[in-house]
Amino acid sequence: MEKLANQFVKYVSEVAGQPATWRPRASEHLPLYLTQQYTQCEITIGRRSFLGILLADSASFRPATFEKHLRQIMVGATDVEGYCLVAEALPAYLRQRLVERKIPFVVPGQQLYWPELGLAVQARKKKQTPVAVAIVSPATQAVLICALTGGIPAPITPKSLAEKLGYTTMTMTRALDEIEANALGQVERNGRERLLNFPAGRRALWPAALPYLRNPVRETVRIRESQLLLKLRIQAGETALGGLSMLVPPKEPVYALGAQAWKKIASRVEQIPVEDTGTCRVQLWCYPPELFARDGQVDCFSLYLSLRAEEDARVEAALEEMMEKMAWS
DNA sequence: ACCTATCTATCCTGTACCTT
DNA sequence: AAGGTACAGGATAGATAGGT
Repeated sequence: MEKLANQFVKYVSEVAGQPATWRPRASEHLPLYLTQQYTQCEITIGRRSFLGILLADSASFRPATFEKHLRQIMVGATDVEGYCLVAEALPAYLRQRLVERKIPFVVPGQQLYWPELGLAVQARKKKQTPVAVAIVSPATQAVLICALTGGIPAPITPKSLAEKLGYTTMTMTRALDEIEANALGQVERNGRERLLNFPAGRRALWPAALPYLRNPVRETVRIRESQLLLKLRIQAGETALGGLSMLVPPKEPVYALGAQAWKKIASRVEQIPVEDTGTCRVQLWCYPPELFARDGQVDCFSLYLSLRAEEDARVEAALEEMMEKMAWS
């Protein structure tokens, strides 16, 4: 708190061109849930005094909730002419919402928005520090699956990745950020170019990436098989596993479809509630399965991810059998 | 020309509030 | 209480613009 106070005084004095001060302030008249979330202080800028509201935890912060709390806090603050929210850090979308709601706030060193003072500044350039994520985005997962299936034998730029996988370079830039932040690959700079490669090889990538990968299946729908064009029938789920192991495939075939392909046909096909003769199940994937499909079947890494939560012992055994036999061929 | 910070569009989900 | 609806917030990725 001391540190934030010092940063605040320094930053606001600089930006406002007037001396700013900061003093702690008691807040015992407030209910516990408010004192836990916010710390109050007295701020003076030049001759004007304000109530400073320090945010304890920016992760759970919601502008709309804050406005509700604010009304309660301001009841006991008749001696100041206004208030200002102070936070150590706030994500861009929250700062944007605060501006929309005209809530004055200061993130020392980064941004100050304070209409009452006639001030609004934002740091020109922010050093971007890629943050490690728990689960990588679908686009990043597509890049990793591409690498696992041998599609990235040499260092590659975001641009050529975008061409290869059908995403924008922007999305591939973010994918490289995530891969770098989670140490799943090597990202090197060669002049202006940013190059991604996997020096440890794809066999080492699989166990490293596994904790960060998601089930590619977003949703499963049932339609008449005849309504799915032959070229869209990429076998997935237990149907694909049946073809790659000793598992007996289900009677009702399972296919995988990307979001775009589904969008094209969704309005024309009828969804069937229960299994019937001539029906099939279609998994709607969060990345296009056709990018990595071979011989009309989804890639075995995505297949593994789509079935790893399966409790059935036969499926589990078949998955292991498939990974041993197929993955690196 | 290429990379990336920021803005924007779109879709999805959870929640509060309303109706039945 | 159950179900419906509207809205805010969150996730994802495309578009734009500015920097090197």
